[in-house]
This record gives sequence, C-alpha cells and structure tokens, in this order.
Amino acid sequence: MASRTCDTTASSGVSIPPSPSGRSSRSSLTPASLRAGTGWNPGRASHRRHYRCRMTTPVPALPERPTIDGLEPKWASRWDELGVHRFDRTRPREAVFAIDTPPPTVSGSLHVGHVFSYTHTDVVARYQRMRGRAVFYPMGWDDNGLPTERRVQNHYGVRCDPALAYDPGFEPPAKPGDRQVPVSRRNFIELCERLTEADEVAFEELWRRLGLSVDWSMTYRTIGVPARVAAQRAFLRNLGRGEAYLAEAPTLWDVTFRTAVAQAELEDRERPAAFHRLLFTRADGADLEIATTRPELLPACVALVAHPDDERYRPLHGTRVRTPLFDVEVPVLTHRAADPSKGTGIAMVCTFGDTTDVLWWRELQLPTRTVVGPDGRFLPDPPPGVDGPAYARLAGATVHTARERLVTMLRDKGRLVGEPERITHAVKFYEKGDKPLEIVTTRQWYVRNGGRDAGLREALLERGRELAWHPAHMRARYENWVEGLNGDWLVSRQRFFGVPFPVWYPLDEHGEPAYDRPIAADEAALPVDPSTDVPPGYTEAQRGVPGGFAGDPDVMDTWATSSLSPQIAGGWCTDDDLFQRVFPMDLRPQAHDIIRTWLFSTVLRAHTEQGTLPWRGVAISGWILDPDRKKMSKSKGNVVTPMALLEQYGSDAVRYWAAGARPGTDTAFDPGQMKIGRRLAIKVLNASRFALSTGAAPGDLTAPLDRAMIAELADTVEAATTALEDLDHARALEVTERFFWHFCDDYLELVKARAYGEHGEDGAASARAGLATALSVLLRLFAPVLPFVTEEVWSWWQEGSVHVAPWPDAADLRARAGDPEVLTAATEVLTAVRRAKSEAKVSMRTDVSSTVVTAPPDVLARLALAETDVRAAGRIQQVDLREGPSLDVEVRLVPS
RNA sequence: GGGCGCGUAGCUCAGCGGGAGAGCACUCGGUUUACACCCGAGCGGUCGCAGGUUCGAACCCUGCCGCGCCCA
Repeated sequence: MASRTCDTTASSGVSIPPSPSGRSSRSSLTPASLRAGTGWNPGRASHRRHYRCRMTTPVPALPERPTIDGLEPKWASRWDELGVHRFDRTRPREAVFAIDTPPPTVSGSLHVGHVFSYTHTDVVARYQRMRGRAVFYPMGWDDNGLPTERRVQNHYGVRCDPALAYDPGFEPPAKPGDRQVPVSRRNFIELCERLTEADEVAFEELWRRLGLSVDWSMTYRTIGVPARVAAQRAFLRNLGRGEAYLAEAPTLWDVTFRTAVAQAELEDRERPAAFHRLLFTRADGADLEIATTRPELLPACVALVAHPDDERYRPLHGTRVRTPLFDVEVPVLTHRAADPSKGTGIAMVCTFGDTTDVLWWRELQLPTRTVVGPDGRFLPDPPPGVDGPAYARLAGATVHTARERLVTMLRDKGRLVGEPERITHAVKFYEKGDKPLEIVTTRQWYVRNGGRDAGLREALLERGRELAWHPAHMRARYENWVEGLNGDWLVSRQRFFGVPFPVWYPLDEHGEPAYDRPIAADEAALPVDPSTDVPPGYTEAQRGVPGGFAGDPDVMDTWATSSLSPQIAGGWCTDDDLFQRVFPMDLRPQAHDIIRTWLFSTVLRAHTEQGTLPWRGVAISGWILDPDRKKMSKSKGNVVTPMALLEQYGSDAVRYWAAGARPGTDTAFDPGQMKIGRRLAIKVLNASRFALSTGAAPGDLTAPLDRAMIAELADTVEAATTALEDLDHARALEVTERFFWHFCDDYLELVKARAYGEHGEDGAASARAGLATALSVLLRLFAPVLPFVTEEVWSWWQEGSVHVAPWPDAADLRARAGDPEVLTAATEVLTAVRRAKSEAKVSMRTDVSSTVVTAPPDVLARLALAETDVRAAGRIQQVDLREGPSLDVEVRLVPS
C-alpha cells in the first residue's frame, strides 16, 4: 500500500497547521502527496519521528463544544480543493477499483431511494480508496429519453420535427406560446442539453452534500457527444457483425407515443374486459360460437384456432367458416396454444390482437388483414376482401369506439349471443404508457439478444453465472429473464430525443428507400445525425430526391445508450489508456427492477463487443418502502425530499441509516435510524475530543486492560474488513458500532482516571496510547459511512485526509494485543456495580465501600490485572477477590 | 400458473445447528470535571403454522398460511 511507504520527508512536505480555521490552501496537492501524509501508524518508527515533529508545535485547542452542523459544506469543498477523490489514472488495472455508477434520470428529481443506494456504493468506494486502490468513480446523468423530451416540449414550447433542417442560430421563445414551435432534431437535442444541464447542477449539489466521493471531473451525459459516439459506434459494429438487422414485422406499439416498444419495457396490468360471444357461419350453414374480448378486430380475422386434442371442434378442422358482418371466409386450424378452457375453446385469430395472434400468424402462415393504424384508430380503408360498407362504420374510430359500434352491429344482425361476460385479465402496457399496446406491422431495427438463438442465449446465461451477484439470489432474476426472451431486442423508437441511427438509405428512381442496402456512417465521422448530415458520396441536394438518399428517421432505445455506460465512462475507443485501466469494471451497483433492462443489455453489449463481462460483480440494492410497505415513488406522493433530510439530520446520519440496511434488502424509510446516526456522529465527536484531551498519543501498551481492548479492536477490524470485502457495509457498520459503544461505555470509563495520570505516568502513557490507537482505528473504520465527522476529528490531530489514510490492519493490532478477557472481566464487575447503584437509585458517582468478587481463579487473575481501573471506574474503596465456581459480585454501598 | 425473497420483542431489524439478541419505544434512576443531541439499570418474544431429520431446530427438510417482487 502506497501510504505504508510514507516517510517524514514527505509528511513534512505537506505539513499543515492542525487548526481547522488556520489552514493554508492545499489546492496544489496531488492525491499522491496526500496519501503520503496520512498520519502516524502505530508502531512504525517513521511515524513516531513524525509525531515528535508535531510535538514541537503547540497542540491545538480542541473545540469547546464540537458540533456536526456545518461539516458538509466545509469538507465537501475541501475534498474538492485537495482532489481527495480524484482518480489516479497512472495506476495499473490491478490497483484500480472501477465503479459503473448508475446515471440517474435528470428529468425527474432525486428521492430517498437514490440517497439510499448511492450511499451503499459510496461506502464501498471509500473503503476501496482506503485500501489503496485508485477508485474510478464517475457520475453519469441520464438525460436521453422520453421523460426529458416531454419536459423540454413543455418548458420551451417547442416540438421536434425531424424533417426540418438544423438552424444554428435558433433561440426558443422567451415564453412558451400557445402553439409549439417546430424545430429540427439537432436543435431539439440542444434544447434538451441546455435544460438538463440545470438539473444536473442541482443533482451534483445534492450528491456532494451527501458526501459521494465521486470524481467530479469525470461526468458524462447519455445525450452528450461521447455517449452518442459510443452508441452509434456500437451499433455500427453490431451491424457489421450481423447482430443488428432491419425487419418489417408485427411490433408492440404504444398509440399515445406512437412508437414501438421492446419486450423489456412491457408491463402486465389487470384490466376489466368482456367476453363477447359471436356467431360465425359454418360451411354447412350452422352457427359456430366464438368468444373474444376484442370483437372490434373481427374485420382483421384471418382464422379460427382450436386445440388439436379438443374433441368438440375436431369435425371442423380443415373446414372454412364465414365471419359475421364482413362475410370473410377463414380456415379452422389447430394449434397447441389454443386454450380449450378459455371462452368457447376456439379462438379467433386477428392481425393483431395480442402476442398469441402473432404466434399463430407466424406459425400457421396466415395472411395479414391490418385494421388498426399507428395512431390507434381504424384505418380508412378495409383490408382486401373485407366488406366495405360494414367496415365504413369503423373507419377512423378509436379501438374503444369501434368496439361499441361493432357490438351494436352484431346485435342488430342477431350475431351476438347473450350479453358480454365481464372478466378481468392481464393486458400488456408500455411501462410509461396509459393505453394498452396495439400490435402494428412496422419496419424496425433489432439487435440479436438470444431471444431467437439458443447458442447466444446460453452464452449470456453463462455470463450471468460468471458474474458475482450481491446478493447471490438475484441471479435468478437474470436467468428468468434471459430464458423468457421471445424475440430479439427491438432498438428503434419513433421518437426524437435519443441517439439517431447512423444510417441512410439510397432512394431508387421512384424515391423509394432501399432498406436492404443501408448506408452506414464512417466511424470517424461520429456522431452523425442523418437528418442533417450527408452520407459518404452524396450531397445535401440529393436528400429526399429520386436517386438520392434519405436518413433513418428513428432514434435508439434509451437502453441502447445506457447499456454502454462502462464503455462511455471508460473512454472506449477514445482513450485507450484509460480504458485498459478500468475495463472490465469491478462493480455495477443498481436496483433489481432494471435487471432485465440495464443489467442484461450491458452484459449483452460487452459480450458481443469486448467478449467479456462488463464488470466482475453487481450489487443489487433494495427499495425504500414507506410505512405501509409500499415502494416509495413520486406517483404515490409519499416521497420525502432528500435535501430536507440531509439538512435536518446531517449527511452522516442519513448515510448511517442507508448503510445499516443489508445489501439487496428492501428497507423501511426510518427517520428513527437517522436520529440514531446523528447521535452516533455526535458521540464520535465527543468521545474523540475526550480521548484527545487526555493527551492521547502513540506509545507502548503496557497495561493488560489496554492490550485487551486492542485485542477486541483487532477482532473488529477483521470482521469489518471481511464484511466490506463482501460488499456487506451493514455488517461492517454493525461490528464497528458495537465495539465503539463498548469502547465508550466501558473502556473509556475504566481508563479515564489512569489516563488523567491519577495512577502514575507509566499507566497514563499506556492508557493514552490505547486511546490514540483505538481512536485512529475507529475513525478509519467509520470513515466510509460517516465521512464528515471522521474527517473533522481526523483534522484535529492528524495530517491529510482520513479518506486516503490506510485501512486499519488487524495483524498490526494483533501484534500489540493482550488477553481480551481482561476487559471482559473488568466490564462485568463494573456492570454489576452499576446495577447495584441503579437498584439503590443512587448516582453512579456514589462511593462503594467494598465489593466482594467471587470468581474462578483465571477470572480473578485477570481482574487483578485491572483492579486499579475497576476500582476507579466504580468508585470502589476496596475489592475482595475470592475463589468460587462462577462470577458473582457483591456490592456494599457507602451508607448515606 | 412458474421463479425468487420475506414472516423473530410494540416498531425497525440482526442471528441461520448447541446461551433468543440489538437499537428505538416503554419503565425506573442519575446534572459539578467528553457527551442531557447525555449516562446507568430494567420490563418485554410458544422465533407465521403443522409435521419431519437430529442427542439438540429460530436456524436443515416437507407441506400449509400470509406479505412482497420478478416472469408468464
């Protein structure tokens, strides 16, 4: 570890007046020189020399009444000046710890859940930094996508018209007008960038106040130039390898946003519906009853399907029937996906009512009769062969209206049996949408993801097994998803604020695009916007004219950019030196709801592009639940503003609450825990001040009680280190905290008098050495969780930042430790004395005339080693030690 | 319907094969010398239910009940 090599020369080189108020500027310091000045290290000669140097200057007065209020701005800005969190990019890959930080969506606002999960990551980052790693901890802002698009439209009163040319001098109206001003896609993106910048400033301010140890010189935006370049380059490479392809196919379609959506963006919602029983006409003239929840799609009917084993319909297999109203002849077919228990057991196949229709259409090779357009309304003209006059009443109607009209028509013709039967069933929605998805045949870009390729699917499952999951059971979510993929990744969106596809299409002599011959952009020219940039070999004058070209009008799915976050942050293809030092990264922290989107797509991109995992491990955080155990979200109105919490309790306290939650576990929002965190931070301040006020200083540990405490401290360091190596910040905090309170309540009380010098200088020196050692270690153990208060205390007596001080070493402590049972025995007697005083309802300061301790010989021997301290802490005038089978303490108080 | 997780003190949770625990809340007590944003002591639980394995089960196995999430 670099800090272990520090010497007095380096330390004196960065010598700083210890008074927090009397600091000179250290902004010229580099992280490397800071690491050199991490303060003394017990037992190291070089550090002892260093300490003597300090003694030549007056020991600073400790604050009279220390407070945790105001520490956040003070230290956040100082860390920035000193570059404490700056990534040292000269370090080799094995000395780097790289984090693929989730870029929060900036068009929303940060909530408590963000504070929660980002704190977990920061604890890990701070720990790794203290372990001597160069921590690569960037921050991205996710400003690419639909939420920002809508916000910009409303804020500036503009709308994107991708057909328009870029206007370099465009300024939006000062106030949004009644009518939205059409602007080119490039202008629109510029406005998105402008607006999101303001949000990003506010986000960064919150993160700094929370104490995230991000390197703020390394931020990226998912709509920024590097992100667009990376997304386009990755796409071009997918295209070049045949992993991206264009296909015209039935597509899940949101009629509100008028865009295709991918499987990963679907959500099932329970919706009321009704089974309508329709009468078809068999070849022999008899009626055939069909139940459907979507009678309006009758003109799109292309077949009927029954299960092959369903005896009821066996006679009809292979025959043809006629639809009511439209009188179209359709075949009766069989397919295993037909459910005999649903409705009448025979289903009407329409193009397309749901994904099962698509399955039947594809597997049974049925014709297409399209009736619903991209706007969710019935097309003006009926499909070929469908009766025109009957269809005319549906043309232009919404799906809802068409259903009502069609039901009336059926009823009038006597082709509806009884009344519709009301049911509830699951309907597919776009997760951001309010209307059920329709299925529309469109031309879209796809990226192969294993949904149609067992080999790729197995390779991706293997990547999932290769990845270190925290907690481990979250892998099941990934496998579940990969195994359930039913098609390739649909990556094109008919939207504007996203990364455009870097392709154009040649136009034939009729002006029709040749979709089978896309013209790819040159990688060197990226980023490109095909709506304003011109493909190689063409001129702008040829845009949109026969024999010329047309740009691809679509943008990529937002996940097509986000899935490259390790590449974007790591400088893929733009900074090879950086990339080879940080990629694959060490850690991806994220929530479990986006395993199927962000995590999966990131694994896919790195698998195909780099042939590796994008990171070694993933830490899945839980959700924050409100007191009703519901997920906190803006729509539920139960969100607490994070800044208000940080102001009320202090950042350390809020971090304490977050860090106390088990990784991956949903956690109740609990201000009570924040109060406890605040109390802990204050306790650290007061206990430290007290310990230092005794003249705590390095030295030999001669007293058995001090060496006993060091033994427990070593156990604590070991347990905390093991826990943090396993990303278990909660356990690390728990063991540290447990020791700390024991240290304050028992050890400090036991050694107080001795440290004051009441029992001689030798004992005092040992006590002061014990206090100094424990305090130094405790501050470092707490530093990842409580960065502000630990840094404040560290600054009272140490040089440099605690956050680049070396993580405590259990073996170093073990070498100086004694028998821990000495402290245990002393504490037990002290507790018995306290209990006696409590029961007698007297002050703890009440003198005890005598105490008779009965215990086995080994315990008596240990007590004898700490007798002076026990007597002082308990105010016991005389102690009698007697042999007996078990520990028993008889306390005789002084009669009042 | 399939998968995963969770049911332990009033609350929030830890413990996951040999003592049922922590913090908060509650009760009682304690102001001169680190801390009243404090200190000390105490009360409090058939560890969801029912079987099984074991010398021994909160912990392992099976089933059931309840809650949550993911997928269909």
